[in-house]
Amino acid sequence: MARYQTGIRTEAAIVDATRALLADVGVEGTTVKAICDRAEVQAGSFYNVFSSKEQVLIQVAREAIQAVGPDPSLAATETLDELVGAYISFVVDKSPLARVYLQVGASSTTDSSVARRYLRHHVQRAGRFADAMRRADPHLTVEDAAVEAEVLLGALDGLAFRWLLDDMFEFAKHARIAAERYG
Amino acid sequence: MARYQTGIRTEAAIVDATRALLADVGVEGTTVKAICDRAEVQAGSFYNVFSSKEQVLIQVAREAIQAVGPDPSLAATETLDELVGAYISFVVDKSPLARVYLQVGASSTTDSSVARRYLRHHVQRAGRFADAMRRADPHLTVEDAAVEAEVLLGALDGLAFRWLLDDMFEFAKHARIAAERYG
DNA sequence: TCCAAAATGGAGTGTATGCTCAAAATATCG
DNA sequence: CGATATTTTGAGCATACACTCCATTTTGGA
Repeated sequence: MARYQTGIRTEAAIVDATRALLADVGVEGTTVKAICDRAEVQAGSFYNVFSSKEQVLIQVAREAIQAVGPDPSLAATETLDELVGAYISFVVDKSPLARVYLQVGASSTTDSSVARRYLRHHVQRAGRFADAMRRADPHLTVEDAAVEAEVLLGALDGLAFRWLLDDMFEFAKHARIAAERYG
Repeated sequence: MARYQTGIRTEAAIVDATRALLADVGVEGTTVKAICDRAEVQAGSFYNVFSSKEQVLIQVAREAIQAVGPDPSLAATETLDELVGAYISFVVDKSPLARVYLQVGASSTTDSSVARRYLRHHVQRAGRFADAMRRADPHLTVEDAAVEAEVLLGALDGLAFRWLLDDMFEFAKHARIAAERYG
């Protein structure tokens, strides 16, 4: 089962191609053939590495969901500003991954396994926002902080979707204002 | 060219089936066969009414985009509360259409014709929000109102996406809290 | 250098999809 | 009712899709 270097490079090329395609043309246009063409690989090689198309899609989606949150080890002390800043830099600096993140979230039907994973991750993230809010204002109740966190995260997600429709939209500027209003 | 009643009923059945399918299983699962099965119609009838699958999809998407905004004739006097209330009742009372609206917005690639229509409509809607904000607070500059409107609309859209992932999410409650900051 | 394991190329398979067509059925109206 | 326009049927077509197979080539440790 010891893998060769060439196989590992091929796997990386396939994942890269899949991520780029998802960002460029969405789930609809991301076919196995398109992935293989972009990765400069034949179908046989694809299925030597991945057992199905769904596996790559899941891997890229997982990667995107992971990347949206800042380092979990900081969770106990991070400020709201840092959390918002992390989201902004996710969108600005890793836009392909951000596009995948948003498309996956929206295209998943309510009860798919991807939707559940997505939701679970969202709830964790909302918890980190709520914690940061309570550190800034200890008078805030747990329940109120939870609601405020959902509203702020909703605003950030919504503004990111807005950016998805229009590259020119100034996401960072609006996100910071949202953080001021809902912080 | 005068159409028969049966044909008109068939068209309505196809549109209804398409809307329901988009809400239930997303764009991916909405095939011509699935639409025909649900509408209890054969493929030939489908293509007697619509020239392609894309045409129904566009028609339903257009219907959803139209339905999200309240009556345009009120635009000159409506309040922010009324605009927010209209969005809430759109999501709560017309959830299939709301699901379609959100999925279409997210799944459209940046440069498709659907994305352009969607964006154009969003900009109009943001304009109505901004106008209502300036009526409530005449000191607000046009530029500031535009930014504030984008932030509020972003929050509402983001919260609607949250609801898309999880039926149990209390959209109305969170939406009203998001709007309070601008009361 | 040799060799077994791993990776690759690429033709090929089955299936689902969007769509067509001509004949048959049905609606509308004088 | 008869004539004409519209709609329906359902088999069937071409294509694109995800995926398989296996002979061939490449890899990397002994």
